[in-house]
Amino acid sequence: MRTSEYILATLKETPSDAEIISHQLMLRAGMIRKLASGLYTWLPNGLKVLRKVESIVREEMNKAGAIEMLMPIIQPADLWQESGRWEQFGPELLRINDRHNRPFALGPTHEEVITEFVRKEINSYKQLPLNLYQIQTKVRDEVRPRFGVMRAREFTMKDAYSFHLSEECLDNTYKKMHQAYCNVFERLGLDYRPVIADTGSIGGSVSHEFHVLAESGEDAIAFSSGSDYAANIEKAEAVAPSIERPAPSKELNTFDTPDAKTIDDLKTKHGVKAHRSVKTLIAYGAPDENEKRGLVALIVRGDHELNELKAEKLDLLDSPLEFASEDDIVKAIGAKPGSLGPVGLDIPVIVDHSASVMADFVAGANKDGVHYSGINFGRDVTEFTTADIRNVVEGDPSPCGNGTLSIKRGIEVGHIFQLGTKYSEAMNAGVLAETGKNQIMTMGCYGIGVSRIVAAAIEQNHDKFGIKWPTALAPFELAIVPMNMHKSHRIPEIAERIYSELQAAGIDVLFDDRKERPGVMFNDMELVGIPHTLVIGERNLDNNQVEYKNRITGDKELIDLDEVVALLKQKVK
RNA sequence: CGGCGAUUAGCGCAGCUUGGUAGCGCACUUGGUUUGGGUCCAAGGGGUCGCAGGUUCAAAUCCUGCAUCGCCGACCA
Repeated sequence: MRTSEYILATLKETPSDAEIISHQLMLRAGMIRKLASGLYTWLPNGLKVLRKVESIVREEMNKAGAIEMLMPIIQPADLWQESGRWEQFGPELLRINDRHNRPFALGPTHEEVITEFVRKEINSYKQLPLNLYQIQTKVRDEVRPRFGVMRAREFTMKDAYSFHLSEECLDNTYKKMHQAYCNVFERLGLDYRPVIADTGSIGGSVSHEFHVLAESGEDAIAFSSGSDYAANIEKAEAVAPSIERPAPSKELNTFDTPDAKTIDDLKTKHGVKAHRSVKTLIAYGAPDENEKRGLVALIVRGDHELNELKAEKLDLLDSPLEFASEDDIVKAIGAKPGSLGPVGLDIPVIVDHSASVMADFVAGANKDGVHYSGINFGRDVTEFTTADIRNVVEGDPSPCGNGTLSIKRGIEVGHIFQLGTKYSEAMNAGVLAETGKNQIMTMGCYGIGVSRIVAAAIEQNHDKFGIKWPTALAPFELAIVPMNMHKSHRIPEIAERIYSELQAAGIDVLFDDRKERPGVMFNDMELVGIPHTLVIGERNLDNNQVEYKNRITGDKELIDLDEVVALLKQKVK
């Protein structure tokens, strides 16, 4: 490709609405342009990279025994009603009506459509197991699109669905797909980790996420120092302390705290250490038979954070978790948030394991502007249950039993689930088993965020000049940069010759034939992130040489003209 | 969904306080100059100042509403 016939579309300045580095560089390197919030046009530079990710994913899926197909983006609402997700999915499901006013959804994922297809098409256990996938545009009306294509409203996803007769068979395919995912991220040259994950709105039992490690990641992941254990923080178990609760040594006393509404206020204004106090959070309980919701108190140590996911899974609490309004709190307890505590509450109290072993601690007195000190469980608070309801923190013991946890940030680029029969049951997808009886199929599903990988790869591979593509992803393999070609006879001649020879050798070359100054060309090629560059200039041609530069290592070397093609074929490989 | 902020040329921004015929840099066009790391000079093209209403002799500027975009929060105890 010649730049004069291409649309390089590089920008000198960073558009002001781009926050993270990958978003900035994707705009500057001419990969994407924003159409509206969370909606992006892919320009040639971006699309070439996207296609490379796709083809690696496709190859590994095929190798793992999955079969490619393609399903519609527009899906009839009745399928979603059948699975129960028309209501459950919420406003993220973008809904439209057709001209006959019939309701449809724009597919955020395809469990319903694939299950509908398989239940009609597959009749016998002899046709199982089956693993089907597609690479396709997904639509999710995100609450808050951000970070460019990282969290977009329209994005490219590879989604696979497997169908089985037994759990063992599902587990077998699940393991194969787990390995295929590892292969994909290895080949992409990314620093990634598989982690234990929650199943979220997709449902199912066993689940792993694949995270690319990066500071800008939206998820926190807990790693064990003593084993392979890694889990999304929302799923990482906080191990209950093995120590006994110390006996009370202080009397229960009140003190005035009109100025203290937060744990931080208690610390700075009253000298109470965070880990010597508790937070009391009030949420709505599960609805009773009359659909009425009471309140439930959740107690965690002052320096800990509530894990909403763990909390909402408790039977006492409503799901999804919803914090009580200030009005409801005042009505039921008689004090405002900021002065709440576990003493004398007549609503159910759930205490986190770590908080439950505290003695002589501080909390609100359920009277505005007053706190208690010297609170002790058993003596001052008698009715309560304990549970794991907090986020793990750095240094907690690992649930695997070995080592301690450390916490890093990650970008979720893949997620695999053992769904079981959630969809096949709801949609009555069965086959005739060997027994001659109908049997509901067991399902797995497997997603990779193809467009998100592009951004995640940039987060991990850049410097102050621009993107440093791993060879597997670069939009071009090699750039030819001639110095002041228009001033010379032999430079265009040699550049053209090398260009066509490299193309004939199967190398994807960008030939910068613009009438630009050298600095402009160098900067553009580095910004776009082309891994190999050939600089052709009068200076070295006098010795029948051209200069080779490597974007990743920064190495430069002079190459004899008659060795150029052979040497570059080697380097690009 | 809540809070904050922004919206002026393709991009980055100034002008708004104190109302008076819209500017800078980059990019673009033309000519010249320069040429191994974003040359320099000159001339030019490009804007219903997000939209709607109001105040005023006069609105980018003041007021009201709306829209779009972004950030933060959704852990508040």
